[in-house]
Amino acid sequence: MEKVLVKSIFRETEKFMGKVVEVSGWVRTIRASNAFGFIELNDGSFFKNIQIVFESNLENYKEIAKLGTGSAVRVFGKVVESAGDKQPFEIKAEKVEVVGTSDEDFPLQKKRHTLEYMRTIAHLRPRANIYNAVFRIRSLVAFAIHSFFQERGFVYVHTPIITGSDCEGAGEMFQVTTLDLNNLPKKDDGTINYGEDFFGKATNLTVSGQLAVENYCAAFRNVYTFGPTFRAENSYTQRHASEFWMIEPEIAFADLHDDMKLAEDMVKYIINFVLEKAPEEMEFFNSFVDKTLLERLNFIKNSEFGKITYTEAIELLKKSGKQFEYPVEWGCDLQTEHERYITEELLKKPVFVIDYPKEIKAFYMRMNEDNKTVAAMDLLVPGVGEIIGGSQREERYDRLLARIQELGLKKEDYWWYLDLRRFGSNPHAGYGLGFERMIMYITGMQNIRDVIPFPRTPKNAEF
RNA sequence: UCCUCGUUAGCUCAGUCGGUAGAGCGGGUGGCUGUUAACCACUAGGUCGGCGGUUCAAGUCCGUCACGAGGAGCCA
Repeated sequence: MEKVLVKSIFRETEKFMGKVVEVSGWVRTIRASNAFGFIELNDGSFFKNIQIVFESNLENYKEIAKLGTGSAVRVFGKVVESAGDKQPFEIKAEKVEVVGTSDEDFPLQKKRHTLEYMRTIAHLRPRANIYNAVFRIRSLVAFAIHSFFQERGFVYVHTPIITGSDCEGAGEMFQVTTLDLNNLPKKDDGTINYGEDFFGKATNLTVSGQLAVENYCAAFRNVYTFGPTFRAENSYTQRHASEFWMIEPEIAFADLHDDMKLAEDMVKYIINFVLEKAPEEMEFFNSFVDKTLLERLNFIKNSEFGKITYTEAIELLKKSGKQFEYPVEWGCDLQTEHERYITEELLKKPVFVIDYPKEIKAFYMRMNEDNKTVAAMDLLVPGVGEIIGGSQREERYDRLLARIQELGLKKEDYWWYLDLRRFGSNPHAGYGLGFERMIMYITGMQNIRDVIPFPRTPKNAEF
């Protein structure tokens, strides 16, 4: 008897037709009369369920008919054509072994639940169709990203999770300490003596691997990081989480346009990859989450992303005649409402906005010739907003140092970053892709909490 | 952190003008020879988020706290 995965039966139906097989999985639903019944079984290998027909001649018929949703069973039976029209084939059971029953209070029912409720049962929600699809896509996108960069010779660098530099400047940080919080060692001036802490200094969880990965860029030319990132912001929105994953490529001897080319190629690669590897899941999202999803993704595959400068964006917003809550003026940061208008109404596709005023961007971004703007780029996409933020880095030692001092940062904190500009400095660029935001964009899911297995947000670290 | 809206059965929700609790699904029991969120009958199930106040009377009005959702800011 052959132990087979449901995915194989769906993909190579002819091979199994008429054969007796063994399948095992979890009961999604059971419908039974006193003479026969149907089990919809999901074995985890495939998005779709396989229908099991079982008849009252089985010695444990009553036991099977009473099984609750979620039960684990092993089925031995023949693959046959189905008499019903909702599925092309089914398994006629010769034996159904109950492996693990499911208590009657199994929370997932044969009905629609709200996503909010599902978040309260995060340990069980992957067994629901929508989450099953989301997390298979998540796995595929992660693989697609590695595949994209590895095919192009990029080296995967593991930048540290615990960082000793408190100067990454990308947001509020989570402190990492082994000090006894009820009895903190103090210095003479009353401040905490971090010399006694585990690392002998104050440390935090990383908010970005970029500064670290730039060093490896200067050795391997093209590199990327892909790992968890932590931000201790009190953000209560659909697209912010305290723990999320980020991909940060960095390329040497490259400018902002090379950077954008890479980002665009990567996004298209990921879309192609997912459409090819998970058609059933994508079809499901298109039917139940966002009716325009496939149309949109297919359009993007074959179209060029938009590209406008910050200055042009400001002019377009001013000319739009739209009444924005925040008035538009050159020098102001683009608000969410502005970004949405640009990508969702004006261009209706992904768009790079480049060359932002230096005042609203980070110190390490390369100064343009106008001395007013920096070579930065944000990729905005409809529905999600900013999905990528990147820049060409300031490779000129004097200019970088001047920026650090202008902003009142301490030169000593950046000694190793500055060293890069002393030993073989070269024009280089990179960006950060929000992994979960990419998943949201590809699936149409609207809340970041629904694309992370166990999401961490302020006041929520259950599970 | 700020603004808005929520919290009623296991789940999704209704509950009028303040008068003492309802439905569907799910669970249980029984029926049904091809179901597709199966169907039919019966049945159990409630500290109406917590605390305080107004009132003869509060799920309903007021205050407050907790939690959730949406928006803003921060960003990916």
